[in-house]
Amino acid sequence: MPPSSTVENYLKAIYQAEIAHGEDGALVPMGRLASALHVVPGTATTMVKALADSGLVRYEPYAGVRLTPAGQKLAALVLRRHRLIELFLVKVLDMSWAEVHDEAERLEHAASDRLIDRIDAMLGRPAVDPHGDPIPDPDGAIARPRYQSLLTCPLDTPVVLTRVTDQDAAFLRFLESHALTPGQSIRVAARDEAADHVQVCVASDRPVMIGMRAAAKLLVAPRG
Amino acid sequence: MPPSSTVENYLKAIYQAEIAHGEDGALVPMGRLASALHVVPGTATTMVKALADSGLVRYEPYAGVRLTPAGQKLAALVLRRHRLIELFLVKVLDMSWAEVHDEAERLEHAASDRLIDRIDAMLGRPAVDPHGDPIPDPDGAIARPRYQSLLTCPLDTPVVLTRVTDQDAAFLRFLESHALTPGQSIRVAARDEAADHVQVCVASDRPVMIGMRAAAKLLVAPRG
DNA sequence: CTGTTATTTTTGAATAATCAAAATACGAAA
DNA sequence: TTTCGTATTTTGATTATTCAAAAATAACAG
Repeated sequence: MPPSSTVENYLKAIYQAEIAHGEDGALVPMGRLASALHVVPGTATTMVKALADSGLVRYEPYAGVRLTPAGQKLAALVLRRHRLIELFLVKVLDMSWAEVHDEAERLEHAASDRLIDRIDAMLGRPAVDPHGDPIPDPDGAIARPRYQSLLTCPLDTPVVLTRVTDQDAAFLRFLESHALTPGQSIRVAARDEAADHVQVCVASDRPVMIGMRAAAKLLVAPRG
Repeated sequence: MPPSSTVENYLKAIYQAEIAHGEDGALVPMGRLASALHVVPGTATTMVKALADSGLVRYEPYAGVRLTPAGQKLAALVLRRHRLIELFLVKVLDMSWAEVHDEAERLEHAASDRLIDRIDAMLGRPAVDPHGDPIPDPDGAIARPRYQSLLTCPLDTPVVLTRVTDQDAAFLRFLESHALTPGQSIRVAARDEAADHVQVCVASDRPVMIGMRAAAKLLVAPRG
């Protein structure tokens, strides 16, 4: 039987937590997993033990979970479905950047491989979704370029906004209203540690002020 | 909380059983409902009692179920999602007539009203899906034209194949291979009760023989 | 080392949906 | 009627997922 939506969501959350919190091969603590999934910690423990029995994760009591290769592949395929669906909704159905995440969150569990392939073909086998997140290939392989963020990139140097690692609709709407969308050419004019903000110049408009927490979510690549 | 996929499927099955088996206002017997949903009869009984408690159906022990107005509306909206998705998959994603049913069967529970409206708009607010089934409007109102079938229409008179009331993939592929798709102009050349078949002429090809059970599923309208 | 705190696990229970099989009711034939 | 066969309902269990709260453990400060 195919994995349930719940299983897919656990795998996806573990996958994303593994990546988000650097340290390659680090265990994801139960507390973090539980809050990512909006369940109480005991629920996550129970579920993770079941996933371990299915060979999808390795579970170390009191330490955390890590995906097995099988779990990684499944998780990547969920992400593939999610990201292709998001891009499809934006490109073909003209939905907004900000609203497609929740929609994809549900559709990713219902779309067949055939449908996903049709979408992939229609979009021209794209490499990234509307947020700049890389789309895994049908085998679950995923590119993992490490970009700099607005917090670490050089000052006063033109860079390309490449990826936004937060799906919150309000945040995305804010970015959009300042033309801070992937592909945009920008420049960090100043950083003020004390004031906890970063000054970003978009095109020739007056600079936008962004808090450092938010700035860390905007990833950039050197200007091509 | 929104109705679960299971609830939506029960309502849809009851709705379709009510229509399929004529007799306006007739009760759907538990056995029929159970087999339509591939569950054992006891399961249907249990579930239907729960639906009755939610006010979605009227349940009469040992007699059957009937949708309440609330249940009818919900069922029609599920059908609306299903049919718009089917048409979308065929028209926009170029999927085949035969394969979209199963896909829509899953997507219908995951698509939001916003998405459905986008699809509806992109398709130009269509009235029928690829099988000729009418698409309910956003309030759940549905047109219910009563067509004749290949079993009842006049002989040797050109008619338009308008609706196919069976979603079986193999059956649909058969029809397609003989150009028996909605919109096609056809003519019943002969019926043979004893041989249990109907002779259908499509365009100028040689006639196609169809069993009466199958013929009853092909609905036609007078040639416009 | 020895508490104290924060995290994690366990336990007990609930809900939704299902099945198998026993019990019951209905309607039709005798 | 009485009885029989079929349809329906009941009963008792099971699986997946969840929560609340109690118990256990790890980690860290003193």
